Amino acid sequence: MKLPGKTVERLSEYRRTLLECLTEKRNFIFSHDLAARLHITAVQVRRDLMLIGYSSVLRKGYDVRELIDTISKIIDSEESMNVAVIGIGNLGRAVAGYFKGKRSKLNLVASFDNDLQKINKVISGVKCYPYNDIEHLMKELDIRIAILTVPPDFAREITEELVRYGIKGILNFTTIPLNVPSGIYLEEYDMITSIEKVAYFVKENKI
Amino acid sequence: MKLPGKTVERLSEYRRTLLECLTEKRNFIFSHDLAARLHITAVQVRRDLMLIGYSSVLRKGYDVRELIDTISKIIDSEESMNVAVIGIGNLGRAVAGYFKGKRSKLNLVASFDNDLQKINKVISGVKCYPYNDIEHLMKELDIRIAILTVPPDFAREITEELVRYGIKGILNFTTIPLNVPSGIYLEEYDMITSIEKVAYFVKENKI
DNA sequence: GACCCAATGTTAATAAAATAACACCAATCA
DNA sequence: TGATTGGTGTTATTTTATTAACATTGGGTC
Repeated sequence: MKLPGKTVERLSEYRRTLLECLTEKRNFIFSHDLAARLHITAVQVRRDLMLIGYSSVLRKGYDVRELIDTISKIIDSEESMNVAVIGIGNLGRAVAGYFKGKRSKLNLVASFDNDLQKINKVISGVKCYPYNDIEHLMKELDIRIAILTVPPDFAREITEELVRYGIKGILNFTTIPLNVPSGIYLEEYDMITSIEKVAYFVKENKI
Repeated sequence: MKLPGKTVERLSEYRRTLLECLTEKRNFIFSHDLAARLHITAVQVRRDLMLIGYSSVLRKGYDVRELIDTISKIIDSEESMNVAVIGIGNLGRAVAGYFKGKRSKLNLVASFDNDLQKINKVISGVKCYPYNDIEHLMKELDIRIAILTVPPDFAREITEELVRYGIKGILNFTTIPLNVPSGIYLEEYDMITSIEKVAYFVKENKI
């Protein structure tokens, strides 16, 4: 089953919203309630759920627990997947923080940096290793996904290294656009672009 | 002129790439060169430039300096626009760092937090104020754009406050989806979603 | 049990984004 | 000078994403 990227993104959001519902003791939820919490339309929710083949039996809305399980079966891998943060500066620490205390199929197993102050310390819940260790730790720790939060000047060379040692997916938060061989999934996000986009539309609203 | 969101995003990227060209003393660039640096197609570049009404006179490619100016006229506002970072934890500091040393039409003029250790200190190049000061500083410093990097539990109430005191645009980095009145531009980015998306497509590539 | 009703699942229509197709133009060179 | 080439600007097509339309279903009500 090949889902559209946007649907996958929303599934991630659905699941987290549904988990909130559970803590609120809500065991059933209507499509329009779920939609309202995410500020999207009910049609979109139902369409996404159609794509993953989920349908509610009851007319009391969706069974929250069941839907969480269904979504998890789709977007999680069976065995858990290991992740590393490359560059444990402010941004790296922020990202690492998201993993703390969460039990999920994604495990943050290492961070890398070349700052001697950081190496061999546990930072934001994860041990920091020098860049030189990438080669053997990639295999040893079975790292599949790298989150790139290094200074721009390092981005290219460290990516080459990650690729060489068999990384499967990269989430690039640096401002440097990367190029990876096909077969490796690359997702890029550029904060400066987002900020400038907001500024543009603020300006346009004015006029 | 109302440009598509995606085009605006790329214009921001074009400009930064072009600025790099200048430092490399490249004064002219072909659409396919610019495209290659960003890993998109030349057609897309030309189409975007068509939308902003730019055309090269020469057949030596685009005049880098001229194109930078043209893009700037489109995406920058005439007077500079003031920005505040709300919540100066790891993520807030990372975002603040992007503004340091850059001269642009966007000025980071304040950060806000309620940690006594941070208040009245200069952090990542910007002074930190308590949340209580939002009311009067919004006007005093003419803050138009807020970058939201607070812990999730604060997101809703602080947003209400920002809206009440006249914010024009919000870039929301928290995991809480926000709802703002029309007329205020809202851009949301959820890191967890991105990470889970990468994991999904890595898994799918495998199968 | 007959009739609503509210919510669902799905198909159809629309909008947005990316890609392809192509005519044009200035420099180049036989 | 007149074909050729390489790059451009624009229109047309395709693909992707969102929204609308609507028939269907089971549960509640009288």
